[in-house]
Amino acid sequence: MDVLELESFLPYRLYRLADAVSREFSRVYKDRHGLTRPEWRTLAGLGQHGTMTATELGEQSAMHKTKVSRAVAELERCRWLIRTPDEKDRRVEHLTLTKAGLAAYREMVPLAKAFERELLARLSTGERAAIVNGVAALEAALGRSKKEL
Amino acid sequence: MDVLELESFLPYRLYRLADAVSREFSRVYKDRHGLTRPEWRTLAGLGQHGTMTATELGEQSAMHKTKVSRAVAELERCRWLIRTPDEKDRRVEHLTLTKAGLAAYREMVPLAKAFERELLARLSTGERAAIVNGVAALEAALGRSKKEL
DNA sequence: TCTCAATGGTTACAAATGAAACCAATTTGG
DNA sequence: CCAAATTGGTTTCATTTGTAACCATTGAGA
Repeated sequence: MDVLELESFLPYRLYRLADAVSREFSRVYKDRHGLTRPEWRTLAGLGQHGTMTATELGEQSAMHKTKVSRAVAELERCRWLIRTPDEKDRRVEHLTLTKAGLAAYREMVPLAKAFERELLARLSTGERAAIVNGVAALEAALGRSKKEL
Repeated sequence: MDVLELESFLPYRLYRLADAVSREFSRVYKDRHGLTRPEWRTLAGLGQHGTMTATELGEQSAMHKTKVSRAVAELERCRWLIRTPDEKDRRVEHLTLTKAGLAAYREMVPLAKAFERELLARLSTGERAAIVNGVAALEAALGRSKKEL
């Protein structure tokens, strides 16, 4: 009989791995500042780029627009970002971190980098290359097939 | 200023990749039979092992016990599995697929395998090895650090 | 110019999820 | 032998999520 071994099935392994890593990493932003993942990504996007619109945020961090909308609303509520309406197109809002938001971002960046570094430190040089290149290759493959639509 | 490039940040990349793959794959079980991911994993576990308890299912497929509980309840409702109480320990129930459940499983296994095959077919030989070995290495690393607790 | 489609973003609603409390049965240790 | 801790599994409740509908604004074509 034809059987599927779940433990070796790539989609499952990938998901479980990402979930475990993400769960561990969430301590950096959740325990420390009570952020959700969408909120953390929003913070990260704005910290990295300075000013972005909600749509750009969604594209950069692969979030559904409702997630972005809610994350932005929450960060605005706790005064970590402000919105400024676009002059030309009144549908658009430009989002920028406040001092407080930027401070939080600056505090988290080293923690994030340390997390990644320590994660990769558990691997050999070859294994590090494998995971990084493997992920890049799959990303590229998915990107390609998306364009074919 | 210290900046984090989200696009290169491994936890983010991993999560986004797994999410994309999982979303695509979900068509196999969602569109076809209206299953949720926990239901699919339950089906896959039972199809693979014949008979399992809810706890075993949770361990094998990395699901929280409430997910298992609900998935099992749903599969039972649509008569894809049956529970048989354990003789020695009356807390335990042994779960087994019915004919209908097994039929659905048999139908999905080739589709799942085809999905994985086609996904990997978009990569070169070296890239395939990289992703598989890289994932295995990270899994092992996480497994190790879990034991150290 | 006027209509209709598209776009930026929010909201309403239903479904999925996680944490914690819970129940029942079992094991442990005194 | 019995109280307390543990275990298998379910349920409740609050939170998160996705889908789809929605509002306002802009763009494109007749």
